[in-house]
Amino acid sequence: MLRLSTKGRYGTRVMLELALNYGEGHMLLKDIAKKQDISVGYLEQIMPSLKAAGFINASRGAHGGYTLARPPAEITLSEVVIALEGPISLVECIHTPEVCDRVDFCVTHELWGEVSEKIESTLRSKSLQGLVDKHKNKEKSRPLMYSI
Amino acid sequence: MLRLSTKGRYGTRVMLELALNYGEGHMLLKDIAKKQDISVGYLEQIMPSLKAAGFINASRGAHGGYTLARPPAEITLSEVVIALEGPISLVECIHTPEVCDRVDFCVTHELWGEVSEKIESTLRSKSLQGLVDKHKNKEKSRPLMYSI
DNA sequence: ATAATTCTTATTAATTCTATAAGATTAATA
DNA sequence: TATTAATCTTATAGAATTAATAAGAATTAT
Repeated sequence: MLRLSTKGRYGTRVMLELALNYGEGHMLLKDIAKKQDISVGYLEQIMPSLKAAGFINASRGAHGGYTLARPPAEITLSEVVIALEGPISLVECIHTPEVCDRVDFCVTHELWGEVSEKIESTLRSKSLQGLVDKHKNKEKSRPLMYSI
Repeated sequence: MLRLSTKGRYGTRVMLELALNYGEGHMLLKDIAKKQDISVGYLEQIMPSLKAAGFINASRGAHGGYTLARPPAEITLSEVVIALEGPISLVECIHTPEVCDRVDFCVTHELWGEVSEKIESTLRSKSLQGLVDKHKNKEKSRPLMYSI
């Protein structure tokens, strides 16, 4: 059905939350989970992918937590999605051509490859900072929501 | 994992096969299945979607079979994918915003919406005839394969 | 030591995907 | 009209994936 999994969705939201907090110290997973309304336990399973990709620093123990390892402007959303979901390919045969005999003469193989590349380039043109900016703009434009 | 399902993949290949045969009468599902190396039984489950979308004409009974209902140049690949896989949306909240409370202020919602639209516009810019042309070019450039 | 936190692993329930199978329906033709 | 060839419909089931919970291990500040 061409859907992003929760890993990709939740993980991106974690990255956004950390980016919003960039430069302001550690953030607890508990707080990230609360802000984004996701269970802590489930996020615990997602964090290793973000850490392995070098996006976040974790410190364990009391007063621990997570910080973004790089400035949000230097993290593209294609990197984030790939770290969470693996290589962007609408069909397996793009990154693993040996799964299908037809690859050499199959024009749909090419087609899905082109679309996959388009998805990746679209995400590559957007940075985490872009998300942060949009988020802050949104907040600005609905300041009364909180005071009702 | 952001993968197209077999329904989308196989269905597109069925459309390609019918497009290659366009103007030359009926094609049996059995033959489509053989050419594309897909089980007939499974294709039988996919054909109704193509028929419901008005892409194909089916005639039942002896001497029956399928034909393309419109010229391949007039069928875009976004139409085909949507007929097979449903609306192109990387996340459910795009076409069904009520599944998530956060839609109004969630910037990842916007992000996935933009990427989904990019996928759709990429597919909209390609026609079934384009696939046919590429297929024929490929065949031309490897004529010796068959004579070995 | 204790408390607070991340890290690791196992388990499970639900869902979706893929495929097979069996028979119903339709239409051409001998 | 009987037969054959084809699409159409529905049920079933196995496999894979997804999503989530849970429990405890490891680490670190105080």
